[in-house]
Amino acid sequence: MKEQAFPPEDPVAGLTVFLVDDDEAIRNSLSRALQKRDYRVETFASAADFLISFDGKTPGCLILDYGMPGMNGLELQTYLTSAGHDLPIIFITGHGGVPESVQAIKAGALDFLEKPFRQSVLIERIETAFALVADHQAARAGSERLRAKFDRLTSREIEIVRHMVSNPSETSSKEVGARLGISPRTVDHHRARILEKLQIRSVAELISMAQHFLARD
Amino acid sequence: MKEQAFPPEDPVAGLTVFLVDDDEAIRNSLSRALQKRDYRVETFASAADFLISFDGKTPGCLILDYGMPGMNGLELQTYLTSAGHDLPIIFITGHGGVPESVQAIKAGALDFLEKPFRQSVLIERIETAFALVADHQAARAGSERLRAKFDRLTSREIEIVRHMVSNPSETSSKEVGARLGISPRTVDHHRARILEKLQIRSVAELISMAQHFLARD
DNA sequence: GGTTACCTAGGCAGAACTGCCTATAAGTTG
DNA sequence: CAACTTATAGGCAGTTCTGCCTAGGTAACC
Repeated sequence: MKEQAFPPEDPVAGLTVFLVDDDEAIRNSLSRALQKRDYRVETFASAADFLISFDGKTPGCLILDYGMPGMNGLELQTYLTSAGHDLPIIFITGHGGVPESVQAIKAGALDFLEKPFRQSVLIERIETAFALVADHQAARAGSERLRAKFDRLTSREIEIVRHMVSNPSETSSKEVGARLGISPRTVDHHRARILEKLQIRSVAELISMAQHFLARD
Repeated sequence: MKEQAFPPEDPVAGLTVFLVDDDEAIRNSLSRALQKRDYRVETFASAADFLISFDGKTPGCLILDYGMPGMNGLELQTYLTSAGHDLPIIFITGHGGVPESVQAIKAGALDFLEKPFRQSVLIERIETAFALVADHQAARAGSERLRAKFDRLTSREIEIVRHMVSNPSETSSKEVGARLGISPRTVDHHRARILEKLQIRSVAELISMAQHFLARD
């Protein structure tokens, strides 16, 4: 393992390190150190400042001071989580203790570092976070493509898909037709349209691709 | 089962609290307090003692001292995890710090309590752990039933199931037969046996129930 | 040596699926 | 109003599935 300043795969890759800390000295020294390693860094003096600027879409990770006046790190984490963002969070803290760290990690934080910490450790965690983000993006891209196809289906077609996915033992036209009160022939017609729109060739394939995000209800 | 001073929802329900701590005073006071609340408690003075007695099947949770001579709490946790046990672990510690707690929680510990702690907090965590175990048992029971059915399939039948699950676009007898180098008619025969053994009626149902634990390879 | 299990494979008939066509009615949109 | 979409439904031919039957070869087990 050769640890270098410039890993072969560009570590930045469009990802941003958001740094939120009320201590200006820390902001300055950390952001300088990170920028020297070619990380794109944005700094904020408070959780509120961050929330004002953050668009929820920019991929990256959040280095977050736990103890800050106003909205503290935990509150920001809770808010971001409930808002559905998946920005990985690395806490840094001057006075946080065991209970705080436990709560933060349980809530999904990637790590909880006590100041002072070695920059190498922070860098390592940032890389972990970025790898995580890359995974999420890949997974999301896949499900977005799928979602786009499903969005082409009409409500009746979706109804039929739902029925087949949640009742895979009753997928024949006769059974589905009976359940929906329509002719089996009409179900044939809908099924053909569904397979055509989703670009698949069999009901088996439909079950396979649909049950992931139609599992609910 | 004798009638005792059980709370409305029996908190014990056959689950055991395993208590591992090298401090005898703690073992005694904690086990007494838990037994007074009708918990079934087993105490151990070391990780080694626990491992000798633990059969890996008794459901319950583990209250584990982090800093012990010999094998410490983290090592025991790592061992149990790698051995495939899902015993929830609640760490208690006299001297552990933030890094230790972070590592423990990341590794899946339910909580990390600093001594001294209030018994009410511990009780609460134990209840959380027991609820978790109950969930796991329910989930396991379901997948065990499924596994039992799949175990009745012959190797050739499993091969066909795997092919259909991982290639849901090629589930017709003709395609599967071509892929396996056998007659479509033979695939028909296997398919019928498969559906019969799994007590299902369609390939769609097969895909639906098989892709959960045949997803790999 | 007989029994059992498994893999192989075919015949045949009825059911279901598939792809092509048409067609009506309702609702939306330009 | 015309055009379009959606849901409905049928005809027809070819393919596939399904359930019933038979049957040969191989391997394991008693």
